[in-house]
Parts: sequence; structure tokens; C-alpha cells
Amino acid sequence: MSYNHEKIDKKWQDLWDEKKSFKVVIDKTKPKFYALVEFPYPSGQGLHVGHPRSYTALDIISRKRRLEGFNVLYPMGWDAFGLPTENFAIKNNIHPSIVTKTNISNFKKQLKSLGISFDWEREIDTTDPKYYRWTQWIFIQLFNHGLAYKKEMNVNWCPSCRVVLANEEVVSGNCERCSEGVIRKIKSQWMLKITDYADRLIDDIDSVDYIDRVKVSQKNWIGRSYGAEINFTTNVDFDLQIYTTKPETIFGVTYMVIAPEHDFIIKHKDNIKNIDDVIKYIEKSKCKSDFDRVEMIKEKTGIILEGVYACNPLNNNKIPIYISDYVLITFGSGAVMAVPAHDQRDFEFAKKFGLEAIQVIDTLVNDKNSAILSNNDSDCLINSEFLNGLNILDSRSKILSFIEDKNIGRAKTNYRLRDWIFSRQRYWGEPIPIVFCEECGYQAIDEKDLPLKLPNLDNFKPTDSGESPLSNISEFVNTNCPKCFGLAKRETDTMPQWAGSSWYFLRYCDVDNEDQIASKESIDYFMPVDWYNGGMEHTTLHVLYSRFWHKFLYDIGIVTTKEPYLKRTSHGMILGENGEKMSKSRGNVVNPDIIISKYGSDTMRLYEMFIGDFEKSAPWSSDSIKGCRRFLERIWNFQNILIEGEYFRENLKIIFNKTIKKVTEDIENLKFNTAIAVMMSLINNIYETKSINKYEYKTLLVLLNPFAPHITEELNEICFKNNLYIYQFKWPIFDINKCIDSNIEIALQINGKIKNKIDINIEDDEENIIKIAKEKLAEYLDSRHIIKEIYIKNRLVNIVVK
RNA sequence: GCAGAUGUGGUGGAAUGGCAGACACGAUGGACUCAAAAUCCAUUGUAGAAAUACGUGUGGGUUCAAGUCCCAUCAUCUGCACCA
Repeated sequence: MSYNHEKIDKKWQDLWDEKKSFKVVIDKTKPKFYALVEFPYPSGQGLHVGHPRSYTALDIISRKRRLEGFNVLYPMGWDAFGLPTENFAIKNNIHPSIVTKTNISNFKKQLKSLGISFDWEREIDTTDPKYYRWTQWIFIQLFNHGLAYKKEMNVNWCPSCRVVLANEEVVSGNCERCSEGVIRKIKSQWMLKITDYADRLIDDIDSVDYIDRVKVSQKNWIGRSYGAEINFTTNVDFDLQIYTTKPETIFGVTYMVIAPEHDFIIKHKDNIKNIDDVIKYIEKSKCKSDFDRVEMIKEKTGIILEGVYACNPLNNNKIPIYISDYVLITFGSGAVMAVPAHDQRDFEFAKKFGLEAIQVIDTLVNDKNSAILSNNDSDCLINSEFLNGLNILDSRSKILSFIEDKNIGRAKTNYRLRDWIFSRQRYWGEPIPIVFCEECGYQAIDEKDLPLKLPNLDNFKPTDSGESPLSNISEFVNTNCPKCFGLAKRETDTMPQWAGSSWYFLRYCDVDNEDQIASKESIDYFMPVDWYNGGMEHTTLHVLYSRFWHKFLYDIGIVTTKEPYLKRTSHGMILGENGEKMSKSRGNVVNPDIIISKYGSDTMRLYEMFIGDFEKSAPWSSDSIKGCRRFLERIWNFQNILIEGEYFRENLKIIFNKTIKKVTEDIENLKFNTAIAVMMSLINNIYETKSINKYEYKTLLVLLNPFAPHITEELNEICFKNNLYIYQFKWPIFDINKCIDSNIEIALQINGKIKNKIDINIEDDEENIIKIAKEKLAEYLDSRHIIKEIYIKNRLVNIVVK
């Protein structure tokens, strides 16, 4: 009987469905394990070979955990709101809800054909009103706690999608979704005050087990810096407040630069003599996005404000004021004190405009072509009056207490992180549950009226004005104020796609709950997520946003853990055969359906894991996958050479124990590729004996089951007829004492170069081994002087000679 | 420019400072076959008939011993908001 993957895959997938084999309920007699993978956006293209990498990896973990006695929650759902669906719907004139339904059913079919052990009873869909009711509920809580507010923002505007993008969604100055150029536009936006949580988002990251790259990216994104705010007076009635991380260099200030958007310019335009030129410069910089400003690294631009000047509060020196777009209004106070001697950007700007530089830190490094960047805290200050002779750290604390005493400034912590722009002027998103009343202002709708359903529009295209399509529907817009019951208008903006994915892991705990996000009991039992895996591209934003919401929900008593995810790992991308990123336009996309129908889902799963280091990207190879299929066929054919036996045979005892140990450990360390390699080695060894006994075969099937669940279940049924499924078995354990061979080969070296090898017994003592080694190496030792003899246990002998 | 990562056979990739190239693909030769496919066996880092020599981007260093640690350098990839 040959290995018929089509029949076998279907048989077991149907059986798991029918028996609800992976359904999980609260069971306090067992330890729980919550495995989570990022739920997909169900795009029209269907599943991509990249998706299964993450799902298979945590499926292996989940299946192994079940065998180890855990009660495993491994759920799946759909992050289904979003622009591509809306754009597809517009283009093809089909309602986005229908597009979504079709895409989900296609994705689901494809996922099922992979045999992942999801609990499909807990499937969620972010576009389902039963789900987004609670997304809206969380927004109301944020609003009631002052964390959601409206603000006029200079926002990124995509003329093509006609939608405002968060900074995070702008890639290289272009829209992340449609790749069109992004311009700047003023718009009143709902904002979420994520900055209130900046410290906790940084500090708590040390309490969780995230891979370092993720921790670093979270910290860098928040970007906490310690510095000072200092007020500089001016010759007009206005104090310019600057932010600096190096307050001790204040005696080196020779000019000041403010952002083009700074209030000072408009307020004192009558005092600025060259105001016409200044306005021209401002207009020019308005067209640039922040990204363009970044790109302008070659040359600094700027213009002096004539007729106004600032005073250095420390020595009353008059200093000129410039505007330049390298200073951003969104960071610090939108004004910097320029110290060209010790800051590279200031140095370049000063060079271009012929401005003076005063050196205030004495350091050995001295390069005339760049600023003097001192990294040494013990360097001392010069040209700085009362700071002279103090090192950097001492002078910093002295200047801080000085400015605080004189009330001209104070220590200040700053963050790179900005508040989260939360509005979208689009149709296919959760309506924001707020109304505007002339009398009462912005009011959250009554929680009893949730969900606020997205009206079923015929015309869901964005309006050219940039308002949401919902603004055209008077039945939706016109309503009553929940407070005074007078006439009021609904908010017509919708939420960004990030919203639904910021709390979905909570809903999985209790998907059908109609009274709350999830029951307290289910949250207490399943949360936190024990292991969360997803793409590298989400390690900054999605992880940060969902941690923020979780911390807020902690503060209002909904969840009981400060962090949502105990452990976060990320997988590398699967590239096309040509080593480039898979994409439709490159024509190198591999469709998993074709692979599965040709080789079967177990081969597909195995190859996804064998392809390379899980955390690194790897190119797909349609040749290499054959090796995985051959491996499974050999295991299949073992049923023909099956013999009786209740223990490992003596000559295979060591290798079996070693393999169990390695596979057990490698799975935990995301080293799926070497786990598979060691099983391949094992079967090569078994092959040499021309037989396999029942105990050995059963052990092998359990070990392989998390990787290749269909074929292993089938073989178990054929060969053992024990009325038990493998998923009900126990994970094999190894005997640490039987993991080392008694006879091993060690290397013999002369001065670190391999010259020979010998077999030793691990019981042999060192003295004896060195003696044998020297006999073996006699020809090299002849008449030479031995300086040192090194023996590394079970590894090698190295004789150092002269 | 900044930050992070990566450089190992023809290919994907293995190697707690201790025998570089596990495992797999591909290739070559052989068995089976009328033939092909599949399967099985053997070989496969480079040079060399061999002994041997050389080999982990490049140049130094530490060490009895370096793919691995340190310094410098080059190349590639990813992210970015000139973060003061």
C-alpha cells in the first residue's frame, strides 16, 4: 500500500473536525497553555506559503504541549477590516462585507488543508458586530478616561486612497497600501494618548520574554531621553523654550533654530523684517513630509529671522534665531539651542551659514571637519564659567540645579513616541461611537446602544472632500445627544485596522460572551498569552498598540496581568525561488494549494519547518521539498518491516534517547530545522538494521506527530489498532544516562592541527588516553620537546610541541 | 545619516571557543527497467594520482585551539520620525 496523502489528509482533517479534537474548555485540573499566532488579514490573493510558517510552528508547540498534559488554547480568526478589501470592493463594485465573507471562507478552507490544530469553535472576525461591539466599548472607556481626544493635526494625506495615514503607515514618503506619494493636510482627528503609557511600555518590557530584537525595537520606538527644557528670552515679548539632552553645553550656544511651524513666527511676524522670505521658506517646507526632511541629509536649509534675537539665559549673549526644517515641531518643544562645536547637525548648519562655534568640552578627539563628539563622561568643560573643570556628569547636574534655582528651566524626560492618530475617513472600519452635540460637545454613545453598526451602504466610496462615506448618510449622522437628548451628529470617521487586533487575544478566551469582552473567569484562566509568534513587520507597532490597550484594560480592572504576552518570537519571511520577496508583481508567488495537492500537507508542514533557521528569511525551493516527502515515505514503508518488541533494541537505544532529547529541546528553541534533521538521521540508522520494532515505531510516530500529524495518526491506526489517537498519547521522555555512547572517537592534534583519531571508552582515564595518544602520534613527536598536553573530555587531545 | 541584522560547498543550511560543512537538495557513477520515472547503493568543499596543502567576506589580534571572542574594514538585507 502506498502513501496516499490525499485520502489520509482528508480523513484526519474530517475526523478532527467531527470530534472537535482540539476544542478547549476551562479545566482547572490541568495547566493551561495559550499559543497565539497573528491572525491573518483575509486578502483576496488567498493564503501565501509565508502564512503556514508561523501557524505550523505554534501548531508543533501546541501539539507537543497537549502530549505533555497541558490544556491548550490555540485559536484562529480574521483581521478583516481594512483598505485592500475596501479597494477591491470599490474596483469590482461588490460590497466589502461580501468580499470579506468570500475571502474568509477561502482562507479557512486553505488553513484546514494544513491540518493545524486550531480550536475552530473560537473563530473570530473583527468585522462581526458581535466582535466590534467590544472594540467600540473599549474606545468609549478610553474616551471616558480622557485617553481619546480630538486634535487638529498636520496629518499624512494620501490623495489616492483619500485617507489620512498614521506616520507609521507612510513608507518612504508613500502610502503603505497604494504606494502613492503622501502629502500634508490639516484635519481634526481622534487621537489616543499612548504617550501617557510611554514609561510603562518601556519599563515593563524587561518583565517579559521577548526576543531581543523585539525588545530593542519597542524601546527605540518609544525613545525615552533625559534632558532639560530651558527658556531663552527674546527681544520681543516671547520666551523660546528649547529641549536639549546636553544642557551642560549651553555656554557653547551660538544660535538657535526653531521649526517652521513654530508659533513664534506667526505671533511676531511684524517684528521679522524678512517675513516674506521666511513665509516662502515655510510654504516650501510644508510640502515636505517628515520623511522628505530626513532625506535632505546632503544639505541643511534654513533662513535667519531678521530683527529678532534670543538671549542665552546663562551669559545674556545675544544669539540669532533661524528656522530650519531639520527641527521638527513634534519633538521636544520645536526649538533647539545650537552648539555647533559638539553636535553634527548644528555643525553642518553653522558651516553653511558661516556661524561661530565655541568649544566647551575638552577632549582628545579633534577633527576640524566635524563636530567634536565626546563619549567620555570624564571629559571636562572649558569656556563655561562656573562649569569649567567639571566633568560632563557633574556639570550636567550642576547646570540642572542652577536653571531650576533661577527658574529658567528644568529637567525633562522626552519621548520619541507620539500619540496615536486613530481616525480614518473610510467606510470599512468600526464606526467611532461618539456624537457631537452643540450643547454638550463630544459625547460617547450609551453602552446599551452598542454595537453601533456600520450602515449597509450602496455607495461606500470615499468622498472627494476626504470625509468618510458615512457622512453622506443622514439617517446615520443625525441622532440625539445621549446627555441632553437634543439634536446631535454622529462621528463619521471609522477606526484603523489596528483597533480590532489590539485586543483580539482576549476575545478568544470567551468568544460568545454577550455581556462583556470575556468573562472574568475565562480571562483569569487563559491569560496571559504564553507564546505569541508573528511577523517581524509587526514587532514594533502591533505589539506596542496591543500592549498599550492591555495596560489600559488592566488599569480599569478588566484584565489582571500587566502584559498581554509572556513570550514573543518572530519568524523570517519566506522568499521567492529567486531570493526576492514574494509578490504578485515579481511573479514569484508560490501557492500552498498546489504544493499540498502534489505532496500533501505533512510534507508542506515539514518543509516549511526544514527550510532554514526559523528566525531568518529563506528562499523557497521546489526541489528541496522532495527531501521531506522522501523522508515521510520511508517512515510509511517502515510498516512493512515492523517486528515485535517492547523496548528499544540495544544498538538503537542510545540514538533513540539522543533523538528524543534533541527534538524535545529543539522545538522549545524554535530550532525546528535541526529537530527534523535529527529525525532523518535516526531513520537512516534504523534503515541499516532492516527492521523496526513496535516500541521504536510508536516512539518515532509520537515524536513526529506534531510536525506531520496526518501520516503519523494513520500509521498508528494501521499498525497498532489501539483505539487511541496519537494526540491522546504522552510525549516520549528520554533517559539522560542513555544519551552518550560508551565508545567515542576523539581527535588527536599536534599544535592544534588534526593528525589522527582514536576510539576511546568514556570510562577511560585521562592519563591513559594521553598515553595512547602519544603512541599514536609518535612519528610527530619524535625528538621534539613537549611543552603542554591538553585533554578535552570526549573531544580531543592536543599535544603542544616545539 | 542613524539603528538592527547577515556574510560558511554548486544550493538551502549545521556546528555549548574543541574533528568545519550535520541534515537535505542538486550533480556524477552504478543496480533495477525494453525504456523512462520512482526506488536502492556509492561518490560529492577546493587543488592533487597520492601523501598532503588550502579552506567559514577581507586585514589584524587574543588563545594550546577561532566560523564562534576582540579591533578594524568591505559587502548585502531590513527598519527609520535628522529625536537635539
